[in-house]
Amino acid sequence: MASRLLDRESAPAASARAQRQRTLVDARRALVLDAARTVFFEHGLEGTSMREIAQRAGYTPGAIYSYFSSKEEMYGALLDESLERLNEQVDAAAACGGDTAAEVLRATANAFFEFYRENPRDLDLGFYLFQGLQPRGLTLALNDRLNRRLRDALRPVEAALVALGMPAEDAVSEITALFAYAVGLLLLNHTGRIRMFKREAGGLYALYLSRLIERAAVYQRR
Amino acid sequence: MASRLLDRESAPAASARAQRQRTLVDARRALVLDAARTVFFEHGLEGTSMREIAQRAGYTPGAIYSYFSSKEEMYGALLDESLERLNEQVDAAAACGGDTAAEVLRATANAFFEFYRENPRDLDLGFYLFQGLQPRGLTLALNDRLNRRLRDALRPVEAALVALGMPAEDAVSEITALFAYAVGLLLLNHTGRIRMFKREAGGLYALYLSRLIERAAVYQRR
Amino acid sequence: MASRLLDRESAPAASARAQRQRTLVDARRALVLDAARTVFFEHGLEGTSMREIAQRAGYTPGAIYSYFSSKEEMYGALLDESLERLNEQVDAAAACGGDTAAEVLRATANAFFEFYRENPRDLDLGFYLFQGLQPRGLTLALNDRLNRRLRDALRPVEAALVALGMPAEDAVSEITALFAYAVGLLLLNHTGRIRMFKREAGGLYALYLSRLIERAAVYQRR
Amino acid sequence: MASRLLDRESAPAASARAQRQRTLVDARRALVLDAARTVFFEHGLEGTSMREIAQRAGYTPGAIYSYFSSKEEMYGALLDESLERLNEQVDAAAACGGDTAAEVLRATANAFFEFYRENPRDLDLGFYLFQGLQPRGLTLALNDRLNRRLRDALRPVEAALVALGMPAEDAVSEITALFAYAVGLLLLNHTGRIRMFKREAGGLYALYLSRLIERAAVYQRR
DNA sequence: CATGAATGAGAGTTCATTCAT
DNA sequence: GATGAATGAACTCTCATTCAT
Repeated sequence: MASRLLDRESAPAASARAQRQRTLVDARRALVLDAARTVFFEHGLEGTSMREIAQRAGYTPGAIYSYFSSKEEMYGALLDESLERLNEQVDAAAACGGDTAAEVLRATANAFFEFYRENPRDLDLGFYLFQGLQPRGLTLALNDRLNRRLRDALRPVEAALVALGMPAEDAVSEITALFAYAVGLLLLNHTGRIRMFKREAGGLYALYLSRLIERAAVYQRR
Repeated sequence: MASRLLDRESAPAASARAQRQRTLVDARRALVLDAARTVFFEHGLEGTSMREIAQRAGYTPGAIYSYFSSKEEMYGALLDESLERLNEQVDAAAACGGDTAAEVLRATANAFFEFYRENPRDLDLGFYLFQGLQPRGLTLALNDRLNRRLRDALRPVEAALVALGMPAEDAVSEITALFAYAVGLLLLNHTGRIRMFKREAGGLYALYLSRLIERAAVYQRR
Repeated sequence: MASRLLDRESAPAASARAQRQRTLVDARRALVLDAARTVFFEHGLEGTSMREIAQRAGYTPGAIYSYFSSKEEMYGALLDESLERLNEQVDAAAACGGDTAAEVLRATANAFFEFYRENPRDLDLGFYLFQGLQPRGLTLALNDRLNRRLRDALRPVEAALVALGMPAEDAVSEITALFAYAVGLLLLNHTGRIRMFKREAGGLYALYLSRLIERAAVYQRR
Repeated sequence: MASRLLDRESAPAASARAQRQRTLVDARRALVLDAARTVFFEHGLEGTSMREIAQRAGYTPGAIYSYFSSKEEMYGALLDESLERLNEQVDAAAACGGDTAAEVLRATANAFFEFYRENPRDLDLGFYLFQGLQPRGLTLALNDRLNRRLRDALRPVEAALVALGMPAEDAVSEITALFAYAVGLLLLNHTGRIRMFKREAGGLYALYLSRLIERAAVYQRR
């Protein structure tokens, strides 16, 4: 018993310590990830080296590899986090987006669009990720995750369409089209190419949504 | 006499010679560009090195710099040429695309879409170019050229819309939207992300065009 | 009273405690060494990092340095232990190897050979050690220890030769030759090079031993 | 014809140029190889980096890769060259080694032994090469070449044994044994371990050869 | 004694670009 | 104009070792 009492690491203390350790590691990992995002937002994926990320995070190059075992994994974490934010934003819109299905549709579809309009680098992340990254077996899984979470982000819109009376198959077609249109507009907007038409991405998107809701309303009337 | 004929410095001969020289240079520049396109179409932007382009063109690395002062300038030329082909294809569709304005609309809009669907590397060229290429003063001009020629490629579609009775301002809005939608679909298609919806880019595009023509037809009826 | 018994500073208790400490340290040192051997036997000298050894031993990298002041010192300990096992095996063969000197000769010589044939990593340890390990003052002593213990392992063979009537000087020559031959065969065997001759290391070694015994027998007959 | 005469590169001239170029490249390759050998002889395989080789050769790191596409290939070239020298030495001994088969046997076997005794780093090359070299597909071929050329170097000895009347199968066994013995002695010699026996590698080898010749002579007498 | 984050030097390799010939 | 050897800076990643806690 005395020996018991002398145990340096009583079980709960040990777990508390482990907890604290994990929190610390997570915090530092997040710190590195922040640095990575900053550098990447400044220089683009190509121009971002592990060296620079390390430096920005206040580390030496080797230290980064305690947190991410490869450049690829770090991009994966960056992307995951981006997709998490996207889905949060869309889900929030779904939760308090309005009383009618049409309002919810507009709210969630806008949440999707606005997320990428306000954070254009997240768009880069999703679409340029696979440039210049020699896959080490991880890239495929990364791509799957990306697809899955993008699909998830569109699900509330899809549900709203169905709620409006649209058949499931048509709803899928419509969110595919909506996704494509959104991505296209966001790209035009991000690259500044939309300026040559003197039009505004937000306005065009709103118009598209109005027409979509109209199309959905047809089902309801029947 | 022979020596006279061979005289390098007689004025008219010199200019003829300069002419021939210019032609030769242009031809060789085109040859290098062909090689560049071939390599780039095989390996993508990332996987293409100046060394490989030179080799494919039958030159040594240094020789390339007689024709293009940097990798970026070469990409610029590549992009110019790509845009030229795009416009040719669209113009050809405009010339023999059909008798009615609606037919011409469909023909030209499809020409645009098909060009990029069949040559996805041209899509990379136009939309990925500004990742990882440090501007050295050239990029801005390049971007302007890109914008101008993309705009040009949409002009026949715009004209068809106007011919259908659509007001000029509305027509511009519609080609902006069409451009965005096309680019979005092409990107979904190229990255394979469209597969997660089990839809087909071509079908969705055709549907969009039909609705567009419908919208345009409204004006005509009035 | 409990506090008295727990008193850390009473003189006799301190020495008992020091004793216990020493034992503990030795035990843990052995534990680390076991891990090192395991890893090294799995991955070879090149593929073995301090990190991996630490992990396998259930320690963190830094902890290892409480027991071994450098990678080299650890290899030294590993080698010492390897040589201990070698000598044990040979001594065991000497103890119960047979009734006649010839039998003992064969038994001990075989014990030496078999030890390295069955544990080729020990061969690496003994013969590859001085590649890629920068001497830091330790290597010389290490080499001496290696020499001494190898010499020791051959002593029973030497004794058997003398017992067979061979003059001491000749016996030394013979064990030198035997050692060289054994090492050569083991190396050919280990590197697979012996396969190109379609011969077998064990058979050749046995033949050599037979001839050696024959040579030794000559003395006996006189 | 005039144009013919003006041809900058008449066929023979071109080939002469190509010839000179090749010679130059070969010379520089040899220069790099020399540097590699020097560094390697000083620091061992482990301690030899491409950087250091480059520096020693008066190049920047990247330049080396014009001559050897990887570290592995460079080691391959080093090894090839070593084996070439070995075979030259043995063949020379075979050519003018003596009148009787026994003399040729002794001459060629000695040539083999002396080559490695005089150039102990070539021994390292042949036996430590595969330490710390992550195979890129080349290593296997390298090992094959090594085996083949080692085998070649023993062929004259084998032939001499056969000439002495030894059956082919026995001759193969004997050169295998000889090879093993030579390698073992060379290793003992090179590592200085032979000193602990106070014996001399050359003397022991000579003795072994004498006994071998004796064994071969038995066949002749029959 | 043990931790484990961090260092710092170094590994092999790539590549756009330059420049003497 | 063409050569092609060479540069030089960059890349990702590894690892023995240290040291504040």
